[in-house]
Amino acid sequence: MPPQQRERATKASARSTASGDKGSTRRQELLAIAAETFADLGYSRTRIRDIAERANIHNGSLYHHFPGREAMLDELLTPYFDGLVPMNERIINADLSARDKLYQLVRETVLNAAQYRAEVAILQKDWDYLVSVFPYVSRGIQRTERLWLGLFEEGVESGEFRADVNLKVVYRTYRGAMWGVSQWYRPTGRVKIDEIADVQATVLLAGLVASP
Amino acid sequence: MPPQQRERATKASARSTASGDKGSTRRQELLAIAAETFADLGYSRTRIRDIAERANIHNGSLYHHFPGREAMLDELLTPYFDGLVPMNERIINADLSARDKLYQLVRETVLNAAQYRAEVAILQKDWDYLVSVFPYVSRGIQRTERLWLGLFEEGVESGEFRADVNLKVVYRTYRGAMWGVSQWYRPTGRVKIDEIADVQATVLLAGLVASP
DNA sequence: GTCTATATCGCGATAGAC
DNA sequence: GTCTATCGCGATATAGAC
Repeated sequence: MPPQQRERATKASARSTASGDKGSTRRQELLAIAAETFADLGYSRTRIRDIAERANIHNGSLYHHFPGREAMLDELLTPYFDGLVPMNERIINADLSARDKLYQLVRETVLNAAQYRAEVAILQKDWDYLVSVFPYVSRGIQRTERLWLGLFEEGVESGEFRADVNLKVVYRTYRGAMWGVSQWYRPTGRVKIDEIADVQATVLLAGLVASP
Repeated sequence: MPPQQRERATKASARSTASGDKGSTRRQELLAIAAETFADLGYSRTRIRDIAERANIHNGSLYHHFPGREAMLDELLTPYFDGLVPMNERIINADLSARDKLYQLVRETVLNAAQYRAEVAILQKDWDYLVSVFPYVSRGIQRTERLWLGLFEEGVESGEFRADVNLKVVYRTYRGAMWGVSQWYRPTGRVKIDEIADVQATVLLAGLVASP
């Protein structure tokens, strides 16, 4: 197969949202279709015509709703990243042991990755591109990493977590496991997301708790 | 940015390897450059001209060595998948406890993912496409999954591993963690791959061993 | 708000000189 | 074995009728 056109400097003309209710249902519908298509094919392989086809609309009509393909991607990722850091902070600032906080954190992150399945899948498939185009992506990811590492250190100091492993490597290990869920979890499948969240919380927590 | 051309049915003309030493150093050099480019940008976003540019060569010249872009991808993935199942079988058939085998298996898989960093990164970024085009991809992945699940069951029966978790979910959790290494590990970085392999083996093993 | 039609241009691939 | 030049396709995006 062949690849893409060259970065055509995205004209981003402002014709769209002419009738642009930001909250119009049709708009949200199209955005959801775009999300699934991006997640399935990867952003770079998704043509504006693929989205149009799935939406039973002609390709030109999409430009009535959105300035272009990249704007759809942006509008899709923004809400996910808006909620990411607050979600992590809420749990980490709770009045719980480091152990209990980590359990909750893994659980909630997995549930979150399932709720935003398309977004997290895109994030992994098109990482370098997203980082280079949307500054809030690397910012959100880095702040999340620092929050987790802070919790790890808290647990090491309290003696709850083992002190003989490189914590950054542990975090990246966790992250790979949790993000990976977006690649293989299917909402219609037999395995429920709640079970996945529990298994991952159990398994990953066991890897870090100090042996007695 | 914009996406790709339509699947142009890859003419795959047989002009290449006209002078085609399969083992020519120049050829291997170009293939290595292609690998890094695919891994960085993702296959679909990599234009044949990107590879040519990094190789300080003009785009048409690449067709002297390879029939086309997809052939480079194929030639790149084949050796990885040729070695994958044998590597897993060698460890699983060893005369060790399930516990020790799992430790070795995680270690070797991580080292392997580092050695074939580009291939594993491409595998994750372009999963659906690869599966649809190269039959050996899903075959290799599925056989690997079955081998791991067999080892898990062996350990459960011997009482070494816990019996209260969905083993397939555990495997997918492990796989995400291990494959993820290819996305963030940098051979030139401070953290050595041997440390990563040990940490992952330790952490992931702890998640499955039965509590006393 | 969706359609038809088209402008514009980057892409993979090819041809042939050197 | 690498160069220059080019073909042909299909991608995003636009214009304007309905």
